[in-house]
Amino acid sequence: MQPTREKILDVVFELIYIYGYNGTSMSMILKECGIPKGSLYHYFKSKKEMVLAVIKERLSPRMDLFYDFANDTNKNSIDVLIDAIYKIADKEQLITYGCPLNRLNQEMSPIDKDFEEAITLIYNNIRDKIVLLLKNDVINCDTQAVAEFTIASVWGTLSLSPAQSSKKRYLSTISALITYLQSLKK
Amino acid sequence: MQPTREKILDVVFELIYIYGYNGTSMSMILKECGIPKGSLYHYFKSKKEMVLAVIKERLSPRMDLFYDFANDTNKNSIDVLIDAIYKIADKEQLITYGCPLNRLNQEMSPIDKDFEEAITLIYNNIRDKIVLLLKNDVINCDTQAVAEFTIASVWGTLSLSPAQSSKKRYLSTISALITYLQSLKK
DNA sequence: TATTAAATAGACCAATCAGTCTATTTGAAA
DNA sequence: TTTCAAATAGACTGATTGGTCTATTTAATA
Repeated sequence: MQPTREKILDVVFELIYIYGYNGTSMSMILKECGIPKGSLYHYFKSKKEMVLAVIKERLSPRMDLFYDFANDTNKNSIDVLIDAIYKIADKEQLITYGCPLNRLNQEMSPIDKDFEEAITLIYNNIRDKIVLLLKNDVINCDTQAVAEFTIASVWGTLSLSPAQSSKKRYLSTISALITYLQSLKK
Repeated sequence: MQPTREKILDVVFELIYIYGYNGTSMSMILKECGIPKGSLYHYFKSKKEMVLAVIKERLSPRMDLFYDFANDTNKNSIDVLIDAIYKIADKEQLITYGCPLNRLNQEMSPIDKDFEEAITLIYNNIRDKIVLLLKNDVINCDTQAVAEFTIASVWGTLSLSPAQSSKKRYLSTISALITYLQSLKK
């Protein structure tokens, strides 16, 4: 059986992904975990500390998954980036609910410095990875701005009305980004 | 003095813009308005109905403001669109907190059909305006996808870590979009 | 001036919130 | 087998939640 603390982190990640921080109550978490209150507060001193742990131990690794570029030196790095953007289309949860980091960022960063710091750390990490990836294979341009724009447009696309969201729609919207990125090839 | 109902709509718009739906309590609203509970519930039967009214009567007109393109027939419509994107840079609140429609969308659409509908309506409106604008002056391409991508990348850019957000950063990130849009000119 | 509905006022409600506290159980080390 | 900290268990707390209810005031109309 999964250790209690790990179970809590998994459940909290999923719940705040869908319902947000303020939309997720401790009682929802306890019910979903099937544990008593004493257990939860044995591992985490408060709701905030718990969610900050979720950011570091669940959200951060999951974001790495999407932006951990295979260092295939044979392939043009622009194509590597484009592959990563295409791969997102197959993650149903991302298509339906958007980027979990972006969602939490919009809800919490404007009202809590600790959340902002933790989230910005992950964001900077992703951006720097893209900058590093692009470095060699790109025409002379502001690679940091390009990386930033790439992230912004992917997350922005994922955030558009869930009602109409689908893999097909993601791909057609994001094709403009692909065209743009292709134009940056050396 | 401003009529009570209008005052409530103004206050609620500002509060949920910053704190979100679940982060804004009725008591916060009453305190900020300086009115008793009886007055508020005289005009709105519930929190949800009140915020749906805010979407229709405050959020919707405000979004129109940003995407109401001057129909200057002398100007290339791509340039009209680019002007609108540049104009956003001067709205401090947008730079700091991001797009209010996008924020509310991410918080509420996945968990409430009524919010999703109301928000999607506004979104479709903006998209259609851009499609209509582009129609004539653009090379042969999927204008709906281009419109969608434009909105997604602007809102995505506005949502990036408030800690580092500034007019300068917005402009450097969005410059990639401008380059792309320029390339669509006939 | 009398009537009446709209608007204001705020006490009150049950439910839920995050969090505390004490008691018990578990399991590994001595 | 004894010891003892880690973990589980859940009753309980004060504050706050969204919402109801009755009473009073206001202002327009008859």
